[in-house]
Amino acid sequence: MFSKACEYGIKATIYIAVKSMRQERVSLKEIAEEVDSPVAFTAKILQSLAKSGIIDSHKGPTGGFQIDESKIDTIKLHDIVHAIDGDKIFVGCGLGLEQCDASQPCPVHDKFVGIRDNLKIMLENTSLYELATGLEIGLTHLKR
Amino acid sequence: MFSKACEYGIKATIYIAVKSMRQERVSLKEIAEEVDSPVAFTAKILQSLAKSGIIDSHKGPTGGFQIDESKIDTIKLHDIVHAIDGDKIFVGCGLGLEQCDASQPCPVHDKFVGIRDNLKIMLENTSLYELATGLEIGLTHLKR
DNA sequence: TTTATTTAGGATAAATTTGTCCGAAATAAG
DNA sequence: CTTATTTCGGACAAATTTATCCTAAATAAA
Repeated sequence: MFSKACEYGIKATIYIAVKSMRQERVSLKEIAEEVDSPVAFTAKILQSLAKSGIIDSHKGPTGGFQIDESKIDTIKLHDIVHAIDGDKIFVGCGLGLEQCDASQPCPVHDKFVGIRDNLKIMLENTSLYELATGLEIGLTHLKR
Repeated sequence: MFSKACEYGIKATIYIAVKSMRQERVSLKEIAEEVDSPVAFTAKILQSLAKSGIIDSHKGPTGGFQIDESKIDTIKLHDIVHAIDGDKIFVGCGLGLEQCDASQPCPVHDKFVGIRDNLKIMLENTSLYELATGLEIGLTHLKR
């Protein structure tokens, strides 16, 4: 469903959010460890999340990644996925047709649109805040 | 959502079904043309659909592909997707964790499972028959 | 100012998916 | 039996995704 890049990106963002709620910055190294993702690849993903303004990055000693606390409950899963994978999972025909819409649908159009709308709604309604608190209170986990 | 292989496989199967309802066999060449898919790649996919028993293949002149008419409304979208992509889209954690279930969930577990169940139900309830008739009566299309 | 630390970013490599090519096997028809 | 047609299946190639490596740039602290 999600690309590996997205999986890592989501996990990393949630971890950064938890730390940010404690006013702490985290390094790439720590993130990759805690999230069980390849360091260098994670670096690329964090880079694009930083460019999208979802996370803040800072170089040098005491540097690392952090999320503006005020943003944590504004940021939705949708924003993270969109920053990493673009809109390709939200757009386009289920069977790859160039022209496919309600007036000229492919055989699975309606059913496919239904599922995808569900997904989109879910992503738009899931806040980073709820994901981060779930992790912090030990309800969910990011490894294994 | 679906792999390219799945997209081509679904389109091809629907096309074969329409022809089969008219007691006609179709060649790989015709299928690839009508479905707008790469011939050789489509051949591979039809091969695996044939091995799974979803379509019937026959070599030689007058050969080609056909679907047992009695099966057309038994075959579900789920069977086609499963024959081509296996169960990878139905199984596994949304964030790639090895151990992730209701008792030890990842942060997106519940939401992800919800969406995936929807998808699974849709695939299990969509028959090849309805997809093929939709195409035959001109309600849907397979190209462009 | 020097040094150590950390992210940025380009080049490259490995793995997977997508796609092509071609000879072999089956088979229908002359 | 021979020939033409069609799928089968293996090898190979291209494209994309995943992942690594290394140097540069920023920056905090000694």
